Amino acid sequence: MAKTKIPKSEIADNNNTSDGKKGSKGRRRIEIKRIEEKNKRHVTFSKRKKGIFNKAAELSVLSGAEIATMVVSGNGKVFCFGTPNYDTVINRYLGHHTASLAAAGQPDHRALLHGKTMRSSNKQVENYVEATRHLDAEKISFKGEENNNNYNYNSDYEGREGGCGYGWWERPIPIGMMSSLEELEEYKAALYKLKHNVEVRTNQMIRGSAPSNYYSSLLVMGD
Amino acid sequence: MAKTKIPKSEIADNNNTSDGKKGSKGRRRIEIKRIEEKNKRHVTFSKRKKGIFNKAAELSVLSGAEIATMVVSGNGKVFCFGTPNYDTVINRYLGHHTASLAAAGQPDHRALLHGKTMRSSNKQVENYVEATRHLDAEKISFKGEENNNNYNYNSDYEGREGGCGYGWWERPIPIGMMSSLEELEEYKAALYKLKHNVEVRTNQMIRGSAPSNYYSSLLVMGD
DNA sequence: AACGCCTATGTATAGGCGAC
DNA sequence: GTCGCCTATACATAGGCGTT
Repeated sequence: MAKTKIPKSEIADNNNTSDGKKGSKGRRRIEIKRIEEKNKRHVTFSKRKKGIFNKAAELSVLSGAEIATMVVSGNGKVFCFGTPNYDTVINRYLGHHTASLAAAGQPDHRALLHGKTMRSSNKQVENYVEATRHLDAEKISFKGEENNNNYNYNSDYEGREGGCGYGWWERPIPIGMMSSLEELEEYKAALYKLKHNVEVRTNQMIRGSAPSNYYSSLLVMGD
Repeated sequence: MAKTKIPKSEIADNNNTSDGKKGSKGRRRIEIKRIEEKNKRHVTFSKRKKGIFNKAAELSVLSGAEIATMVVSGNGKVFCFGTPNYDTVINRYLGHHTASLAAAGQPDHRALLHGKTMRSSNKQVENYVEATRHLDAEKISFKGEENNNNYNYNSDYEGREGGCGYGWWERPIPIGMMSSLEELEEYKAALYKLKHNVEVRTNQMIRGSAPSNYYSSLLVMGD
């Protein structure tokens, strides 16, 4: 009775329960199968990807765990997210392999991991919109920044909405890896989230306070 | 009004609202900051990790995307999950790097990726407890299998609870990578989830039907 | 300590719409 | 066609408890 699956929409009937309600308002149950409608599939992809990244960020902060997530869209776009950064976690994985497998074959791609890892820059956390969750009643939006299609993970970035500046404190994936702006936006959103979480952690509960400059000591690069 | 954060518990007050209610029943809001209580932290870690893996599996099925997730607990345990399998996705990541970075340094760990990838076996989906979500009102449990501490991803496995047999159709991570049973259980749970999703996809809506043998054509190994 | 299970409830998100 | 935003609701999970 608790997990009451099969909520109120039995998945099949759309909105002809003849109850005259709004019909298709509010979340509806969906089957976990490939969404054939391309448009809907993309929307779902974006939404859920963001959700997963957020979850990952939360898990990291809550349990102090490291996490790396990579998503390759059906279109081939690559999205990565990780804490303290993607490469660090991946390397740990490889390290384990080293211990157990020692060596295999395929000389290709060998040190690419490291090459990339070394490339990450250890940016510090700067001032940030203190919201996203606790104060999102204010509907903070990152719209402003996302229109800038000349991202560079190495340079700080000043937001122009919400009255706060933003800045990257790490640079997980080289720009070359990103296929389009979409992924940058998503990735960025996830980082914002994580950044926020880090701040909250560092500054217990400053809800409602004006956003000031916080420096993260949690997310030190594996570099 | 929609995203109404700050639900009803303002995060700080535990359960002394003096309303004489149950007090600490039901989900409570938590701050996204490191959970200091070790026990609670671990519980949260497990729950959320499972949640993320499930989300990842769903995203994969819904959008046809590939996803790889790796979590390293504070204790150093490594948990991996991915579709069609962890390595395949990781390799794609490396492939991109190859294109942009070409080569770097560090001759170590080089082909471990590939060595592992090639090792994956393309197991087919076997009969499976048709539940986990649609029918979990029945409280299907995988307890039986998880007690077997002699896992081998290359061999099929017969469940002894729920009256259905289980089998791995892929072998993402060598046993050596797993630090303990816990992660195997988690990993397994996630695969079950994914497996289920695949089945649902293959067989539109067989909710309530008796679990039969389904073969997944969706998750072909990148091998 | 780790896992399953429960309940109440916070949160993610499907469907729909409008703007870019 | 992409993205943001909205609402209603499905789903995930915090806190508790009992087992193993």
